Amino acid sequence: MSVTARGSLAEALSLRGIRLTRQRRLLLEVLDNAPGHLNARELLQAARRTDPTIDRATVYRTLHLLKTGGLVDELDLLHLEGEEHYYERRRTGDHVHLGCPQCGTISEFETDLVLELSQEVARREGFTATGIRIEVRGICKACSEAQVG
Amino acid sequence: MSVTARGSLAEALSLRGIRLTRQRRLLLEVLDNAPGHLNARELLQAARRTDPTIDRATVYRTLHLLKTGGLVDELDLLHLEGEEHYYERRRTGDHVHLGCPQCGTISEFETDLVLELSQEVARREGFTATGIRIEVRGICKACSEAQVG
DNA sequence: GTCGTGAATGCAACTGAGTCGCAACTGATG
DNA sequence: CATCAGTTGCGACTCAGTTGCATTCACGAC
Ligand SMILES: [Mn+2]
Ligand SMILES: [Mn+2]
Ligand SMILES: [Zn+2]
Ligand SMILES: [Zn+2]
Repeated sequence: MSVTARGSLAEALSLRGIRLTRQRRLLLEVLDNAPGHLNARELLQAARRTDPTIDRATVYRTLHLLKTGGLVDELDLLHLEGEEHYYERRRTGDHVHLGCPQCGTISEFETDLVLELSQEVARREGFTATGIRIEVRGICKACSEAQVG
Repeated sequence: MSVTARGSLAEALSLRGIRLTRQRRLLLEVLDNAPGHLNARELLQAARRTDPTIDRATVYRTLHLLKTGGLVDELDLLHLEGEEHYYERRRTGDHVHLGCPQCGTISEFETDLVLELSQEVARREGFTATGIRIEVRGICKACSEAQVG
């Protein structure tokens, strides 16, 4: 489980003089092994199952660090429910999030259009993208079939 | 100033049995005439210059209404600063927001790729998009030119 | 190993965005 | 006008996220 990720993490952080603490390792491990997208509260709860002393403030401080360092992406999944943000490990391939307000499901979608967009932004605007967030709201397949069916 | 918008607003709302109150008209007018993107606090402040009695709760309730009704889009502009959300009147052409953390500037970018994306999502996933939010973080032209100089 | 030091953590108090229940008010309809 | 459901202002509340500070700890130097 995520040994490589842990390796790259140590690299990525220690190079910048950022310490790899027990808590940071734990939080990234939780994010790696999480089935879906976690918000800060859920991340804290999950981490506390391993280390009951870890604090809310540490979670927020670590998330900030990981966001800035490009290791984690922050999403709001269109705030389909609540105002919290959600977090996921940054992967190699960018992806789009599809949210269906009707059933509350979030699904993921990969497409070359994400890359195309960052290229077009660079070409036409001179803007060098470092991160892209695409979130689509709409009616998912299951919901639209259930409605007409 | 936004007479047509007001007309279409009355249509759009009264059809659904939603009353066009003094406060709602005012809030939409402020959004229409705002130079950039406003968060809820700024929207309240601006509205109070015309109607000092308007309340925070009304702003939030109205924003919720307008979001649900598709008249206003909620953005978080990658939370470059703060956790608030920002609001803008929905226009005909979808557009992308480009945010530069270095100088804090938000710019807008129009491209057919937005439409292409919603089509691809429909074709490959059976997902009917009702709204798309694309936010790109990166280094703007001015900042990258200033850096290399 | 152990030591020293600056960085990170836990804690508790705080901030402020957003929500809610309720009494007073008002826009639409006839 | 008169009616009345929908809407507003208000004040109290919730709770995500932040901050200051004393304590602890990661990690490089020895
Ligand atoms: Mn995802
Ligand atoms: Mn957000
Ligand atoms: Zn659905
Ligand atoms: Zn810039």
